[in-house]
Amino acid sequence: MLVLPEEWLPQGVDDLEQRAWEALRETGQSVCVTAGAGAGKTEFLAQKATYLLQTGLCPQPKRILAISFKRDAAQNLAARVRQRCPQDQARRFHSMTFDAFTKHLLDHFRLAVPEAYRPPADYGIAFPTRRDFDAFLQRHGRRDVSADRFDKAVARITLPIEDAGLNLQARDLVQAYWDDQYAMPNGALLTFAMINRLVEYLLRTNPRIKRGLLLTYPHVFLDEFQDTTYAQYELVKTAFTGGNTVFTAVGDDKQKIMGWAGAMDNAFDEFTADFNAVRYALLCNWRSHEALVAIQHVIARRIDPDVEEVQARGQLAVDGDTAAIWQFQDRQQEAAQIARWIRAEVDQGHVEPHDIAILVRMRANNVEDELAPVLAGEGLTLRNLARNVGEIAIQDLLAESFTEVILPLLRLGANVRAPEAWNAAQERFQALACISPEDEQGQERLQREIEDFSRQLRRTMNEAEPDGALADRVVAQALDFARADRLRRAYPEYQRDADFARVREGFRLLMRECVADAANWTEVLDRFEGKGQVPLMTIHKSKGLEFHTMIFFGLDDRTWWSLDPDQGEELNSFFVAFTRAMQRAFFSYCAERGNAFAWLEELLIPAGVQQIDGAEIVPDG
DNA sequence: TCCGAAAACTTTTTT
DNA sequence: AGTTTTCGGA
Repeated sequence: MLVLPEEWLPQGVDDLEQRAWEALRETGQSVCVTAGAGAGKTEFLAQKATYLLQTGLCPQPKRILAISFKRDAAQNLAARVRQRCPQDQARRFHSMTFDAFTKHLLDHFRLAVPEAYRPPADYGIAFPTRRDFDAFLQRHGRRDVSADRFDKAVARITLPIEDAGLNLQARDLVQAYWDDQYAMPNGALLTFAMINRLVEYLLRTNPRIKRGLLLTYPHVFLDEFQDTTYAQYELVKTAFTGGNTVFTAVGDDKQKIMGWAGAMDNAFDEFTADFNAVRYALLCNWRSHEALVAIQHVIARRIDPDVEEVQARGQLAVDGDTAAIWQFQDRQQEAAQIARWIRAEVDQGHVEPHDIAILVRMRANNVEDELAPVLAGEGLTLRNLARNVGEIAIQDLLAESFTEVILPLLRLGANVRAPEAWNAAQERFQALACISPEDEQGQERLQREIEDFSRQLRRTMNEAEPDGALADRVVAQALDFARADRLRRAYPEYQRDADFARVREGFRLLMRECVADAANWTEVLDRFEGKGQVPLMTIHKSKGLEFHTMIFFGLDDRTWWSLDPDQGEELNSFFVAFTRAMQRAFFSYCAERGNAFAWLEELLIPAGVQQIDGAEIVPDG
């Protein structure tokens, strides 16, 4: 059933702000939407997709392509559209990462790649480290070339290499790299940078494939557009210029903190010019309350003097300071007082430990070593999301497909009544066993199997108090039920032994950690997921997240060594950190670690951020 | 193997 | 800018 465009209403939210409505209804021309912190960027894209699908403005069999950078962003967007649209419409919303998009194209049209560059069907994916580049350059006697620069050069090459306009020496080196990757001992290994270049070449030399792409996707969404790299943008241009594709590019230049990794300098300006896009700036901040938004505006204006004032839509829900700089005498006092402050907040029932995030600019592992023991002294657990368990970061492990399959099973073993785990398990295994939603018999059989298994698992879990050895058995039992071979067939990222082993081992190690002194299995699993723990992460990792209270640890000029508020991305980093906070943002600083940097006084203090003696943040008791 | 100097590194995603 | 890793000479 289609809805008339003028009768369509946003779903699942009360209303959209006026600017969002305008940008949503603009479906005949590309739009560039500046969505600042808390503006509801993902929600806007989900609503626009819903609008296009439900009104038939994107009619069957046409599709919408949504490109994100991170998997969780792509999944999150897809899930929101699935919630709002009937299945046949939601299926026409293709939300994926940039790399997934290019790899799909390459795999589908591999035979159309010019022969000299055509990879074999069974190519693997390489994630080269700096060391790999060093080794390559050494092998080819080019230690004068820096790995970093070579990496960037390969990522920006235009194929074929001989026409790329490189000098002879550079051309030979790039050619050698390309040849090496195709002739690896265990078969060709392509990087995503290479896949990007191959697909750009493919589309440039095959107008029919490009035409097919244009016909399939009249609407393309680009999420976090400020982080687009030059190579990615070039691919977008090759793929979609000359057609009638209508783009919706969303992002915020003030949150551009990936320039050092190759993000474009002014993606929005180039995009506006190349695709004749109309610009919109969303003006609401649904995350933070008025006092925080006012301070955010002062920082924002320093980044971009022309920035419009944002309207705060978050409600103030705490007493006392909402933004402050905490000054401490030394590191010891700093750690101790922060720990005591969090303890007091939790005890007073204001927040849960996982509502208070500790953000750092870099070296989260070092800060963990410094803070974790002090927090532990107050009975608090610090969760450093960047820390590795085995060879995988906790944050990545929690987002793995492996975890999404195994964890609900363990929940069912730990707790008979776990409706969420039931749904999750049912959904995951339905996909794993290829049971269609219409196959009622299959569904029932699956449900019985899961019930039987959870009963068995519960028996194992009840054999003894949770401990390391039992945790190993429990995980192994769940994996047995899921069947490792089936799991690896269903998820291509687990094709290689090493990749699967890394995730499985990481899962096992984190379980063993969480088992220590746990009263029961529910507690073990809560810990596994970080419930009741204070999260610690870098600003970069915090992007896109929000927390009731944000404590930025280490506001000093040694941490911010490259800080120059009028250029570069340091101020953007600062802005990103500040805008994570829904209710309160605090910055800690102690003279022992370094001096407070100069613009603190000329920027933050006039903006209304108070300086408070760290000794006074917690009453003596 | 040890020492001091020099260079590298800090912030990250991706099937 | 501070810290860690690598390198070259003994």
